Amino acid sequence: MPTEPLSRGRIVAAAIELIEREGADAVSMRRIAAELGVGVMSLYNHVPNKDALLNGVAEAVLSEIEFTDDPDAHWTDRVRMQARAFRQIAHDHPRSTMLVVSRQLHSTAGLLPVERALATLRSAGFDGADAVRMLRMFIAYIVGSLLREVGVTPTFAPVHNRLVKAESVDPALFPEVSSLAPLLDQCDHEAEFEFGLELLIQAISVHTGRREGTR
Amino acid sequence: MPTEPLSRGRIVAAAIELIEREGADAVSMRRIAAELGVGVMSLYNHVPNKDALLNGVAEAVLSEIEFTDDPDAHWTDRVRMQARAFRQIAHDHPRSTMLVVSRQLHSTAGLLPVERALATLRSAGFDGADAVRMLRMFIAYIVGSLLREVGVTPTFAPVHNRLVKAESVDPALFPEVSSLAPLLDQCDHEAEFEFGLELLIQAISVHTGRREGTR
DNA sequence: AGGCTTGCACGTACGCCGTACGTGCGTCAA
DNA sequence: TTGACGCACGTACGGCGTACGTGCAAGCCT
Repeated sequence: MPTEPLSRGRIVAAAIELIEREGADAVSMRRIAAELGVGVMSLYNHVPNKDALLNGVAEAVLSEIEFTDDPDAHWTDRVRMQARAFRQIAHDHPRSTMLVVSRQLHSTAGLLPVERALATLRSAGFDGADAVRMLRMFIAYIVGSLLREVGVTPTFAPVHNRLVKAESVDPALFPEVSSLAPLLDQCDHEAEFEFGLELLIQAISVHTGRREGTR
Repeated sequence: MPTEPLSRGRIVAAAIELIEREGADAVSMRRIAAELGVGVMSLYNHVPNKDALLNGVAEAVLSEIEFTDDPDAHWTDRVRMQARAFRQIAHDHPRSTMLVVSRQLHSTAGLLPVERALATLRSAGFDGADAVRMLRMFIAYIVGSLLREVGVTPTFAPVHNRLVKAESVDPALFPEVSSLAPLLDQCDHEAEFEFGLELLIQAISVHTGRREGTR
């Protein structure tokens, strides 16, 4: 059986598959090689080092997201769509999300979402400085939301049990946390995401509205 | 010279000092032991394992932040103050920030900021569900902002070569990124943080205003 | 055809890592 | 005095990233 030749693409794919199956901590060069049925050092013929490999993973995940941008739609809808497209990462590759978010890429895959967002904001009437500001604000919110969703951040609600168990919190010290424990323990990630997204979009709509109307 | 006896506190302090001096990647049990002039295994008399030690680091950093809360101030000011207090982490312990943010603690240090924030939001007139929603939104924004501020990569480069170098971006592929490169390359973190913070506060002020006035 | 370069898979080895386990010493209670 | 205990420490094991060398097959030049 002439196994398909090793390649950067196959290595990256194996890494992604491994991360999603066993978590980011399980990733090692030896593990990936074993997964592919090759020797460890063979990987280095296609990837300079582990760091570059992880960049490749981030890039691959990022380039999978589908931006269906309708240039004729209202700019607020375009922003909504782009934000949701980005959030898809948390669904499609939850355990790789941290990697994607914590590596800034200056490659095409990394720049494309930025380019689209800036274009949309400029089309909404923001000047360059404002567009950059808005973009940074959205990125901060989205990144923070994704990290909560995939469980990196103080999330108050992994799907099950126990971040804040009502009985484990002293009501005298933390009355609010204690009484709101049922609410803190559950989280509809999509609803939470949409809530903040709407809030931000409405807030910045007012800014353009002051100057030139909603469109 | 009777060196001060080893203790969990001294170990955690050494870890923090090491992280800030050489970055989170430099942290290893051997390195910390060397820093303290003790054998590696001595650490395990005071800390069960590395993970718990890192939790201790996060906890220590978190408990250093100063919440100067004035219960008589307008709730919007109290929210502002709490958000800024949290951002201080990025100033005081930039290279530990990722650690603090990526470990959820159910200890006092971790719950205190949550308790305060919830109390403030409730005092603003939000019901429990809304308070939790607002809190999650603020946390997402703040976490995202801090991660941008500290550079999200292990190596904390000063202020240079941040996102994009103008000459390395193809203007045909990325017209907006290219033309806005000067703006993307620099970032006044405090101003950016305040901008989004104001936007969020104003946005949620409207929500309470609809029901019961600004106060 | 014969020789040479090149590309790639692979094994070995080094210096790190976290930590399980055992040992020895100082102190303090009985 | 003796026993237990707390704590510093050494050794050792399995796993990590990767530098380096080796060998083999395919393609290129005369």
